[in-house]
Amino acid sequence: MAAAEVPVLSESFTQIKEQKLKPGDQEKEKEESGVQRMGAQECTVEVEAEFCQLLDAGPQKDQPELPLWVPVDGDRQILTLQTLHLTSQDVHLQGLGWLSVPHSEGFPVMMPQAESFLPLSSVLWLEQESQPSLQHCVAISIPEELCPPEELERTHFHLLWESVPVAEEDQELMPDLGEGTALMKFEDKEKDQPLSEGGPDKEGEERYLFVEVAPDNEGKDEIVLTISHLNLEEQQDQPAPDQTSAPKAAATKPPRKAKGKPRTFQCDVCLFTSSKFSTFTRHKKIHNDERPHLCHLCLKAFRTVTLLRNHVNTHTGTRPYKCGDCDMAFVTSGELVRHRRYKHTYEKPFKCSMCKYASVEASKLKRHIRSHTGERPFQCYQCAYASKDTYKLKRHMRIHSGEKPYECPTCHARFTQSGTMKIHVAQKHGENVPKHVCPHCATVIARKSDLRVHLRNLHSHTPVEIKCRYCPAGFHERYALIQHQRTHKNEKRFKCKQCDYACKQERCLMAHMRTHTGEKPFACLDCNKHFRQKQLLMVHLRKYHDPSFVPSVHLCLKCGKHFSRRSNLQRHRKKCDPEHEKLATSIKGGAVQKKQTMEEGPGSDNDTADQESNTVKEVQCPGELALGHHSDDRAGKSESQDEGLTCEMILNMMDK
DNA sequence: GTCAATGCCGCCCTCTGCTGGCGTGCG
DNA sequence: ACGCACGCCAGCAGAGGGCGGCATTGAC
Ligand SMILES: [Zn+2]
Ligand SMILES: [Zn+2]
Ligand SMILES: [Zn+2]
Ligand SMILES: [Zn+2]
Ligand SMILES: [Zn+2]
Repeated sequence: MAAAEVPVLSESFTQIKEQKLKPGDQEKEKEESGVQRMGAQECTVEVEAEFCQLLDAGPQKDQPELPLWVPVDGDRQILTLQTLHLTSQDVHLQGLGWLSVPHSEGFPVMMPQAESFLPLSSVLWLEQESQPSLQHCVAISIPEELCPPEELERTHFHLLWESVPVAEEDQELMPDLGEGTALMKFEDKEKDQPLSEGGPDKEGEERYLFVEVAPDNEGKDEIVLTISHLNLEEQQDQPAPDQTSAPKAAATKPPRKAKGKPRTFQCDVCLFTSSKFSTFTRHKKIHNDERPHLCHLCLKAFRTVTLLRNHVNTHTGTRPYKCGDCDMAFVTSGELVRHRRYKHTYEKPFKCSMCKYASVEASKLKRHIRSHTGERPFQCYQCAYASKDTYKLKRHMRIHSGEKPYECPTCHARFTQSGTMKIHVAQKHGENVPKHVCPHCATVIARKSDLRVHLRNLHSHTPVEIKCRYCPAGFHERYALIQHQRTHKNEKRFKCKQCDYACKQERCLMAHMRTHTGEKPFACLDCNKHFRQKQLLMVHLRKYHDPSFVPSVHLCLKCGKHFSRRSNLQRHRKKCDPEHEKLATSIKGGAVQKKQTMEEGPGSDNDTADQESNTVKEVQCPGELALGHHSDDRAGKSESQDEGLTCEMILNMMDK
């Protein structure tokens, strides 16, 4: 019922009709009409009847969008009649008796046979305002409860002409129809019909208003039946109309106005209805597959020349509709309109009822609505995922196919999504990539989403206070806690109760306590020497019981003196070569030796740990050389004693 | 018949944001 | 040595913008 759904305000409707009644319009329309071109096979007549008074019937409902009864002024109403176009074939086959019109259950359009015509039918003479001399005979049948015959006496009709193209099949049948005979015959028949004769029209069913017209001096007569569907019951479920425009009319003729689904041609295949026969016939073509217009470039077929032309334009790049505000151009006007809404006017006619969202296109609103409803119509056939739109499903399918359409132009890494590659390119190969700085701790994080994670992990408020591991302090933010705990880092929190010794690690205190107890639990099985710490035993074993052991030598390049410990070399260089003293560092042995060094872990003070893990090539000080396995020969008798090493030093040694 | 309006489907893009594996530094 | 924390990173989904193309319909 597409046509019936289109709202038509009564005012505008009236205006349109009145415009058509202007003198001269009819002549003009006739000249341009298919009637003349096609030989008057059929035409359309729309009739507006102005009733001085209409009878009351039915409930009070106004129907401005379906203007069967359109208030004009005072009591006057415009009755819009429907037109029925008869092809010559119809007339021929039906013998001007039964006129079978496509219909459906909901809205039957059936013309009663002439013999069984309505008992109340009347004959009216129509007079055109522009051409008062022309009169047309009208056979009109209206149920008495709607309009008694005496009322019809006061009825005045206006004729509106409309051109209608004649279908090809009608042209072919043209010779079968005697020129003008059918019209006259029918008219005569109607005229001869006694009013009292035979009307099996059932009360409460559809009523029809028949209008038959013999056109003027054109000489090309058409058979025209104009019918009006006046079924009251059918109109009762119409929506409440806007009464403001015609309160008086509504009061005077509530029933008819309330029930005004006036003029419709209904498709027997679908629900389409139209008030115009030409539209109706055009619509009927969508139900057959006839596509006579072929694209010579791709052989695609189209129903109309216009569609073909638009299509060919897509091949040729012809874009007749150019945007006035930018360089874009389009094949169709609709594309241009849409573009302008997106880019220039920002008009968004489709508003979401649940939020502020508005869109240029209806489909976008439809898609948006799914974010409210959660509807996911697009199901992946390989897993449980379902998406809200087709694109997401298509994108999702890449994880099943393994497709990675996007390749980094620099390193040729491949990605499933363009955005992922874009991030990759920016972060890996880009310059001056903006970083994200945490506002709370100044941590610099490459990705915004990772900053969000950072904020969540470190700076979110924790309802439960978190206690410091080392002191009674408590915090509601993890970052504050961590920062606080770091203040304990260099504290020598573990203090010996028997002396002044203090250290950072509990295990060091344990080792220290043995100096008080005299306990030496680690014994060398070869020489029966005992050590307080395990690591000291290990150093001893390497140095004195490992035949492959080669001690590292720290060489002063200035004087040639060598040392087994770097600290001793550094002390020496302070006197021997004070200018380069600060540059002092050490060098380890060759590649093989270095490997051993790494595995065994030379160990040292914290400040030298980094250097000691370096390779031979990483000579940082030109003034010294270290040879052999160990940068530090801590077990060397000549320069140190086991007990001279701090606990931390030894631990570091072992860590390495 | 043409044209504009409208609707619909499709395609592709961007921006956004979350997730979980990974590498690495640190305690 | 080892576990953990955390930034880095790719993967992947959500939401929306914009255009291409075609079909239908009402108006002229
Ligand atoms: Zn083509
Ligand atoms: Zn533009
Ligand atoms: Zn919304
Ligand atoms: Zn899937
Ligand atoms: Zn890359």
